[in-house]
Amino acid sequence: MKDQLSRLISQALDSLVDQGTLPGDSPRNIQIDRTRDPSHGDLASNIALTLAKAAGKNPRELAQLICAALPPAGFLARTDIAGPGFINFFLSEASSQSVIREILEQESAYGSCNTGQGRRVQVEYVSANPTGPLHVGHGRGAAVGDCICRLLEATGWAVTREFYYNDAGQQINNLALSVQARCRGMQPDDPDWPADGYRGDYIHDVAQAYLRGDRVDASDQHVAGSADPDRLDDIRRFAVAYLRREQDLDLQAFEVHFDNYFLESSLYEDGEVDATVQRLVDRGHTYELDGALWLRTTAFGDDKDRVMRKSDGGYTYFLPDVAYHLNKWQRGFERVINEQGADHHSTVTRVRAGLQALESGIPQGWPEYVLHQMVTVMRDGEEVKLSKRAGSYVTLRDLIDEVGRDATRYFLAARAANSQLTFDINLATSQSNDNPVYYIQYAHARACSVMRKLQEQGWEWTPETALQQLDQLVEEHEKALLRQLARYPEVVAGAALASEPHTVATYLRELAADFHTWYNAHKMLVEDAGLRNARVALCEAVRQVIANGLGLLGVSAPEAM
RNA sequence: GCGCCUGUAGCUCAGUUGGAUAGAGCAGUAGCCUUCUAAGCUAUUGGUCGGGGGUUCGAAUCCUCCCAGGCGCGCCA
Repeated sequence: MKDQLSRLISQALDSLVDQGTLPGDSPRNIQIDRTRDPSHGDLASNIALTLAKAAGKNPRELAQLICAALPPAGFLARTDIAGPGFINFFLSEASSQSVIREILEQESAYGSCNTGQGRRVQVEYVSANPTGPLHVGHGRGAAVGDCICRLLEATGWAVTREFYYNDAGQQINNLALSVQARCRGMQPDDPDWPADGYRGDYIHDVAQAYLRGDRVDASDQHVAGSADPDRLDDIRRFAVAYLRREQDLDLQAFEVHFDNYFLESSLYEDGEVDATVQRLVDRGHTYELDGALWLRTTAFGDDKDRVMRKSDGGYTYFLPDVAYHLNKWQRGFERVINEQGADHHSTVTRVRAGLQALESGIPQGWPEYVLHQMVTVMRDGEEVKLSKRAGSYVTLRDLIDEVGRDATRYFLAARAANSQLTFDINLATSQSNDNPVYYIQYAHARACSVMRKLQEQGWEWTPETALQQLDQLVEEHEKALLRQLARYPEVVAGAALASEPHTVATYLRELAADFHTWYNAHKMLVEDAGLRNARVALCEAVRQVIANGLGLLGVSAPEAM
């Protein structure tokens, strides 16, 4: 619709140029917005305001000329000039109503598009190290990352979901030592407890399972405990697999799935870390200082140079990060999006600088980053910090158990990633009008209920017939719904483009509100068959769009509540 | 001290990438169920958009300087 209108305006401008009213070289950025106020029509353009100066006319006068030059179009009922010089476009009723046909025909595909054209994008998210259960922050990353993937798929991208974790570093060593200490019956408060050991109760569970010789099947590995407390390497392997499986269960409960788990250790085993170092040295961007090998990242926008190889010969974490992203590039992903906690934002410049230093043709802004801010969990007006399981933070599983999957996902994805989030457990668990998740789901359930009632009454209803009777939809509430429904594809496209899933949540709230208002104001299952058919069609269209939108958020759309 | 992010109603947050009179939910107040699900609806109270300058037809949005909060600033990850 916007495209069609844009072409019309463009033609009008062409004829004004021919008449000499407009200079031919004037910039032409035709912007068309949905209006906020129905009295301003359906669509509006500020084109007369932006071109007024070039035309040497006042904006309202220019707007008049543009309107006069517009070719006739069936989908427009009329145009209007308002305010300082906006042109307001009123769609014909038939045009507004045609969105219902689109929705009923396209069903779950309504709102999707093919801007990605099957190009490959990789999204890396969660990427928690296997040293404990997933906490709320990981949950936010999981929710946001997963929604971004769904949005990309809906806009025609071929998405690979990847989880990266460190299975070999010092943290993992501390984990192994902690489990070993538990195997030997030690407690975190004992004097001999490992200095940087993990203190949570779950370490005890890992130790017990290891001593029993349990077999662990995680998504990407299978390990059996050897039950011998002296074999630290066995303990390490077992603990990693055990906690990976725990995280798998957390993610399963959250309905978040990955295509690929990438192990940091594989970068060493396959020689990719060494190869990366060598390449950076060959490119001449490194130097030795104080026995360490440095990369001159300041040449690529960093505020200080970074150590790659420490004076003790070991690599810093920075290097595998670069090697990993080179690996992603070599796998042929045109786009890579990393969803991370904002506490890691300092790696953004560093990784990009490292990739530029490779001189491998990687674009400057590659990869993209979506950073989410901290989550604070509140209950009864107080901050919740302790978890029974982990002892130090609120786990994702705690939250899902208490709040439920749908509400947890909704609350973690419904806010802009870039702002700090307060997760109110009382609000998320309230089964009342306070809770936006239920509010949206309830709209869907109500719509389903109408369809059930329709059948119970024995009334015939087919889309083919109903679509011929849409001119019955004349109420203001119905027009508002039609406007809202027509907006959905733009919401999806915008959310995907900006990697901002929360805008979908905001939209659904508004759509549900319009639906509830209509539901209360007008009865759908009326005696008049034509009116009834048309209203049921609208009801079904709303139901479909809510289902589609909730699908993008990974929230279920219940048929009854 | 430096860098990134944030600051919008009492609270939690939107604000369509510079547009028209800044919105929603909760909380508060007053109403609506013999009628398709009241997990709903209607009405109403509440704002110097942190503050000062600037850019222009037009600023919550862009620039600059302050103020406040969060997160980073290691030869840790």
